[in-house]
Amino acid sequence: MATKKVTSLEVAKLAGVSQSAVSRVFTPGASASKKTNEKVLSAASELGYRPNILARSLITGKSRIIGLVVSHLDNYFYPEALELLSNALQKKGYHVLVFMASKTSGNIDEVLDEILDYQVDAIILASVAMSSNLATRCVDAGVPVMLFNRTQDDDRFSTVTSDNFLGGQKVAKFLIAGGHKRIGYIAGWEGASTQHDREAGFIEELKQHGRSLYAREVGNFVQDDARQAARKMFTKKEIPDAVFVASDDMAFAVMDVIRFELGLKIPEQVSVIGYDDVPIASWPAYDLTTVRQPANRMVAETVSIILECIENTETKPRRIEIDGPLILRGSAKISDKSNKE
Amino acid sequence: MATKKVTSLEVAKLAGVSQSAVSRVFTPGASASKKTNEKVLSAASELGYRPNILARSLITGKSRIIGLVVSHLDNYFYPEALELLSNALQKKGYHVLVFMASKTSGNIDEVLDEILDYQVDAIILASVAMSSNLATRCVDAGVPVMLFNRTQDDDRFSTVTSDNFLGGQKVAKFLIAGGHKRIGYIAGWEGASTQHDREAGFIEELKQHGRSLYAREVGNFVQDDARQAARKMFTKKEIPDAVFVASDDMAFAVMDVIRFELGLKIPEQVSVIGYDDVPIASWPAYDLTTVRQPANRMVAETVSIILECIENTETKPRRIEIDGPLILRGSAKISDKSNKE
DNA sequence: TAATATTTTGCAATCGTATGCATTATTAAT
DNA sequence: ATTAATAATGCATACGATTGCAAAATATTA
Repeated sequence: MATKKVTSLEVAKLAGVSQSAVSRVFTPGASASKKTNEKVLSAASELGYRPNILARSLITGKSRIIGLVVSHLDNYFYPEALELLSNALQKKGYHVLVFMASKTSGNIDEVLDEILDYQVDAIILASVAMSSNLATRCVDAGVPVMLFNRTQDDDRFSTVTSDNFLGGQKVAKFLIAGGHKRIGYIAGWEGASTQHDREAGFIEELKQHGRSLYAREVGNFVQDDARQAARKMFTKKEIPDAVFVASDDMAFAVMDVIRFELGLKIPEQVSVIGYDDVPIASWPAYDLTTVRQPANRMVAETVSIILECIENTETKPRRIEIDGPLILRGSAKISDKSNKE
Repeated sequence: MATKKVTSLEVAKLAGVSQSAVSRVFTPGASASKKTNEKVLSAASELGYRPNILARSLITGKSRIIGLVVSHLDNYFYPEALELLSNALQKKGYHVLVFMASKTSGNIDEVLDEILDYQVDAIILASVAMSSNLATRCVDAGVPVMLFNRTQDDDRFSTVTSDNFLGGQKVAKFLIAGGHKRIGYIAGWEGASTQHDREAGFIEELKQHGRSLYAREVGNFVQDDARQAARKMFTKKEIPDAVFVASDDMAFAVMDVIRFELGLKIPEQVSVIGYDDVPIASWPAYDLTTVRQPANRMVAETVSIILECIENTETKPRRIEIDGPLILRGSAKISDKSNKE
């Protein structure tokens, strides 16, 4: 009934050794004889002893906690990433402390203070940016920061993204090959590097073929805004025959408007392409052609970099861009051989 | 460059007071004069001092960390719940440490040890069960445990669910009123209380009307299994004209099979009803009639109970069931007045 | 077997903060 | 102005572990 916290001292008494001996048995890499090992372990399991991570952290300066800041769990790319991330870190003996960044106020200042209070070993910002001021605070505190699925003009932290520029190019190439004449783009939030790079690659490739955007709206990576954008874009006299939407999440909303509000056929009248390849994209109701963000590889890189930074504080920040394939499905017309542009 | 950890002692020196004074300024409810307060706060902000939560926890025995065990982040009900939960706890000064329970092995034993190592103030199990043995360990350790969206035959922990039995009843009532003759059910994982209660309510209400299940398959709360179940159920000679699927997530998969593989019309030939009311259910491509699980109220209850348990260790476990409405959309035929059964 | 090298072990200090207790400064009451 | 009550402060200890250091135990070598 009463709260029992078993301490190393109690184990030591029962095992007939010193408290340090107990500690050493539970500290990988410390020296302890076979005999003590046995005595301590049996005493520990008898009492149900497990070392107190918090007390350990106080000494070692390592909490084995990674702070993760997320804002858009409603975009299905992030739960997936969170799951992978948490699993991968768990395997390495770390755990994820979650902080929600309020979507409205982009400032994560308060949240960041809270994170640092927990003495986290590192911070991962998932699709969240950080003021230069805050970055300095983290660097001063010796806490490595990683950006996941976002870059920023600050070379003090590592970033992992998909190759957004290349992804944009692939989409443009594919749409042009499909014989589309009037190509539109629905942008994400314009403060996001992912949005910026996807669009830049897209436009660049169009330009290479002597083409340019026929229409452009902004959806802010938010479904409601995307719906509005689609309504604007597709109620003009001459509507686009293809649209690249900066995220799958928005693309679903756009498809819904196109099909169910406006009664247009996809892909016969309009081709739609998304970005992310979240699971829903493969559901037959959407069957969305999209650029895959390889979440597993992105997470693997993130974990490997972050552990390296923790182990070796002198590690230089890195910027990783992972190539992802264009996944061909039914929401966009496929290149017709006779039709070469 | 070097890792600087500013301690209360340094602040004390700069402010010209004792270390205890600094501590008191940062401890709500402790006494400190106006003068010291000012001196300390200004010194603290000059040095960028913030109290070390871990050190504090060591003394107070409270870590302000809540351990959350999740397994199904791919079911979109959980990211939503996680977001709400994290936000609500954040407001109260707590944070969520995430542990993924491997979906394959139902045993969360190892995970639980890790949780306890972090000296969490409480544990929330989201749709995860716990062996009686483990429960005892938690009780012994004085850590309150809550089940979210699951109940269990163990009165040592509180549970919060929607009223699954009533929900099942509502669905049956509605389908019967809609004039359906052959009613099927696709079950979730049979070890889950939610599955069990939904089905029990459903069957009970059918019985009240002198009816029984026309067909039944098991989907295990997994989309692939649900697809298989749907294929079996709807390739018989005489197929059901209505099916209740134990979760939205499975319902989407079932709808896809019904419409795109088998070419049947929803709701003309088959009515489909789900459970959860995740955001996708309202997307026009699915437009799913479903029972809403009021995530916000469920989370609010969870947080309030858990905080109460932390404050007052004598708090008795409670079992909350929250009623959720049946949300009428287009995937199921609506009662036709002329047609009374 | 004796001398040396190596491994184990316990002691004691430490991490950064909270808090009971005794003391002093402040305020209120007479 | 004097005394009594209250508030503020500092001292010292505790929380539960890790770890450098020196002593003791064990293993190695000649």
